[in-house]
Order: sequence, then structure tokens, then C-alpha cells
Amino acid sequence: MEEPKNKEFGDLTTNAAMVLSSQIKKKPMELAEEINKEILSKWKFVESVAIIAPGFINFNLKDKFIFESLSKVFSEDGSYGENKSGTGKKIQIEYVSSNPTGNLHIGHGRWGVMGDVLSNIYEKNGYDVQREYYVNDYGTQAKIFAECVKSLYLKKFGIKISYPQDGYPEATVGTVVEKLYKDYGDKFILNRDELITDDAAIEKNAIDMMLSFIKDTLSSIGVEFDNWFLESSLYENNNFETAIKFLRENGLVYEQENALWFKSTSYGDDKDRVIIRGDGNPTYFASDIMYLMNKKERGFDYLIYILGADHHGYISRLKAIGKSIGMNDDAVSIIIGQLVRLVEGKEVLKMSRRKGKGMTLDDLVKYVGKDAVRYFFSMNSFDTHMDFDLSLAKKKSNQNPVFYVQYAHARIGSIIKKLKEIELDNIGEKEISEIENSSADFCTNSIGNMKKYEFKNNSERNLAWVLSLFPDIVYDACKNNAPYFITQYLYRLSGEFHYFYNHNIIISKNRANIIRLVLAIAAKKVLKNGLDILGISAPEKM
RNA sequence: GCGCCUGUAGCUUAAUUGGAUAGAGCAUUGGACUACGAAUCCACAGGUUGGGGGUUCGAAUCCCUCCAGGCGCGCCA
Repeated sequence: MEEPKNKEFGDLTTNAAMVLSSQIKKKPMELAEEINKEILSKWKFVESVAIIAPGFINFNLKDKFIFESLSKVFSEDGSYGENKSGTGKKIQIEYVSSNPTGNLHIGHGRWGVMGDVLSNIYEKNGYDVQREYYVNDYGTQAKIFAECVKSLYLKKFGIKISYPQDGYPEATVGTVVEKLYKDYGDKFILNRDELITDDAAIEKNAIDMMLSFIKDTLSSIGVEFDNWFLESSLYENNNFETAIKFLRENGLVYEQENALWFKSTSYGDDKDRVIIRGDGNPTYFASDIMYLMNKKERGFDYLIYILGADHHGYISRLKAIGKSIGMNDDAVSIIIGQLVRLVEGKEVLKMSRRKGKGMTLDDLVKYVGKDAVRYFFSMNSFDTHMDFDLSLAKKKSNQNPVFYVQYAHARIGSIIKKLKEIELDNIGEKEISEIENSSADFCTNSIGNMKKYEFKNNSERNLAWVLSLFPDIVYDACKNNAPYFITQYLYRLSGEFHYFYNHNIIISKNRANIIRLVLAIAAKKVLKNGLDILGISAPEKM
């Protein structure tokens, strides 16, 4: 059962008769008649049914039913839209996980927002959600970063050593060095004459510093994690040895040309992967295995990885690890988000993180603000290769959809404000305070009093109808891992409200139309709940 | 070469996973404020869903093929 594309076909439609006809071996039209007689005609809230060739069943719901469904908006208030489908299930969502060797770029902003919103959605569906950031603080890249930092750090004291050839951009490293210099002075130089430095401390502090920059950036767009998981922690104690022993005992590895290989092809990967190199060092993939084993031990029912398209080669190997250690296939899902392309008008801007060029996430946030960043990054499916048009973002206000939604919310805020300014015959101070304090009494009583209510026009009815859909949207967004369902819904709701507002007078002279006022207040609540999921502010005035 | 993702109006995109006349926004054009906020609303226009085949009652969606773009295919991380 679903909403028809075309509103003329009714409130709801189903193609069940056509889908089932081949299985039951009856003609779709006959089956549709039977479904109508046996089921629909017995439902109290159905107003009318129409059966249309080749077998669609369309029906309308009673106004009273739609209107009364709004009472849930008030009784549930901030939790309207939630459901309990995921109660008792633990899920972990890992996203961003950018190496702590440079600033976040715009793509990371997309994963950050998408991951955060998706986490919110799972929470609204009753799941116990953990948001995790995996920090690659172990291995070659961290070492190279540390060497870069060391080089610039020593330069501060007039000591010259060479800068690593494939090093990170000096501009990025420089910001870390400035902070280290300021906070620690010459603490990392143990003996200047013999040039003895505390390299371990430099590495650790440099990574920590970079990580704190990353945290600040993410915080600025409201992306917070429950857990920052250090790759290096995988190698503490005897974890590594224990893991390798486990793999050997279970026949998941073999030796060849002095290296240790993981039999990932046996589990669907397209090639086997090296875990321990010829020189005895573990590869990045060894960490992946231990990390997934660690996640499994922590007892999650579901794991979601959100990865950029440049990591899509990971799908089969991560799935392979999961299978090899006995996890269900559907317990590990990997969402691949397509990359963000920066566009300035018609010009495509080339991004190069390694060269330190291009716009960082920080720059973007400063440019367009948190709400716009979150809105833009949550309005598309993971699959769209989105273009972020800077010249559009620069314009900042006029054609920005986030304002459209926020404006709807603010407009209703000003209606409520208006109630106080005018003296009304049918609404007193008691009612106003109930409305203002978000007490449901006024609205639920009003709904209760309207036993036989029929909508005066389609704009009233459509608004109520869309409001009643919100819980389904929250559910579907979860089932489809689709944050943009929420964004799209809010845009639709806002449009419905603006239309409603322009075609109906809520307050005239000294009377308020109670039904319409209730509708507007309900819309405000649902807008607020939806914007909360997106992490976008819901202003009272703009 | 192999693999993953994508191609829809001038631009950015949607289509409830195979349903009905492919919906929106921006831009363009015309209209609506001495009534609750005009950051809004209304109207008009814009399409051979990259091309071509196929599957069936029915295809933007599934299959094949070609074209175009993004990304990936290390004892790098």
C-alpha cells in the first residue's frame, strides 16, 4: 500500500491484486473486487474505493480519520514520528574516519552529516546507536606526518633537517606545529647538541592535535561521535598475536613468499590479501580484520560503514572478513557515498587534499553556515554524485531551500505571537499559554470537539494528510538508509503549509479559526521534529 | 583491460524499489501584499529518462550492447 503518484487517484493505492494475480491464478480485476469486498469494505476509516484497470485499488480515507490522527502529534509531541521497530537492537555506524594527517575536505562533511542524520534516524526507530570514528594513528602515514611535523618544529629552533619528499602540505602541518610550539615550547628536544628528540611524543601529540582540529570542525556542523576508536589500540597487549593465532587456527591464512596471506577469495573477495608483509610489518588490512573482530566482540547486531566512493573496493573485502569470522551477511552493511564535486558556476574545481589545495570543510562552513551545510548534504541520496556549487552557496539566502523550510516554521511562530497581540473572542489567556507551553490540552481538546469535522478545502486536508505521514517517513528512511527522505519530506510539508497559509485565513478580526490554528501548530511541531533529525535549527523568527 | 557508481527539463535533482499523465526547486515569462511575515503564493513554458535492442498487461527502474563521466583495482594507508 502506498501513496499514489497522482493525488487524483485517492489517498492510498495498492497494486496487490496485480502482484498476487500470477501466484493465485486469478484475473487482477476479479482479485481486486475480492480484496475490496473482503477487506476494504470492512475498514471503518475508508470513505470510498475505486477499482481501476488493470487492477489498481484506490481509496480515500474519511476526513474525520485524518483529522483525528493529528491528536498523536500533540500527545506524542517531541517523540511524534518515532517507532519501536529497532528496540533492543544495537547498531554501530562508523563514518568520516579521515586520517588525522590533514584537514577535512568537503566530502568528509557529506559523510559526517549523512552519518549523523542516519544515526538520528536509527535512534528514532528505537535502535541503540553508537557513532564511531576510526582513527588511523598507526602505521606509515602517521609516521610520515610525524616526520613532517618534526621537520617544521625543529625549524622553529633554527635546526634544519630535510622535509619528507612525499610529505604532507606544509601549510597544514604548519598549523599543527604552531600549536605544538605554543603549547609545549622546546619540550620535545631532549638534547639540542646531539639532536636527540622525543619522536614518539612528537608523533602522539601531532596526531592528537590534528585530531582535535578535526573534532572542532565536525562540532561546528553538529557532528559528534560517541567513540573515537584508535587503530593503535588494536596493537596493544597481545591483540595482534592473538588475532593471527585465531586466523591460523581456523585455516583462514597461508604463507607465501615470506608473507602471510588472508584467504579472502574463499569468502567472495576477488583476490587474497596480505596481512603481514615480508618485512614482518602488518598491513592496513590486518587492522581491518582486527577492527571488525573487535566490533563483533562489542556485541552489535548491525554494523554500518559509510565510505566514500574512493573506498568502494572495500566492500568485498570487508564482507569477506565478516563472513570468515562468522557474521551474518546482512549484519554488516557498507554504504558507499559518491564523491562531492566542487563547482564554481560552470567551472569544476580540482581538489587535491595531498597538495593542500581546494576548499576545506572549515572554509565551507564559514561560507554558508551550519544549517545550509547540513541541509545540502542531507538532501540527496548516497548514490548521487553531487555538485556543490560555490557561487550558489555564496548567494547565501535567496534561493536556498533551507530557508524555505525554516521560514515555514518561523511563520507559524509569528502566528502564535500574533495571538497574544490581538484580543480574541474565542481564545483566552489560558489557551494561549497552553499553546505556548507546548501543552497539548488546547489542541487535543479542539480535535476532540470536532466530532464531525469535514475539511473546508483541499489545502486543509492535504496539510493534515502530510502531517499524518511523518511516522511512515521516519520508518522508511531507516529501512532504506535514506536520510534524504526526511529532507524531502520537510520540503514537501513546508510547501503544503505555505500553500495552506496563503489560501486560508487563520486569524481574522477578533476570531481565530480553531481548526486551522490546530493544523498550523501541528505543522510547527512536525517541522521541528524533522529539523531535529537533520540537526538544523528551527527558528521562531528569521 | 576488469570491477563499482552514475547519466532524467538550460542547471541541481525526485520518482515510495516494476505501476497510472516522469514530479519539484533554481533560472526564464506573466500575475498576487491598506488581512495572520511576499525568504511566500498562483499561472505559463520547458522531457524520445545518453543511444539502440530485449523481457511483460506495464520499464527511468530488470537483462544485453554501445556511448559519456566519476572512482577503484599494491607485500600504500
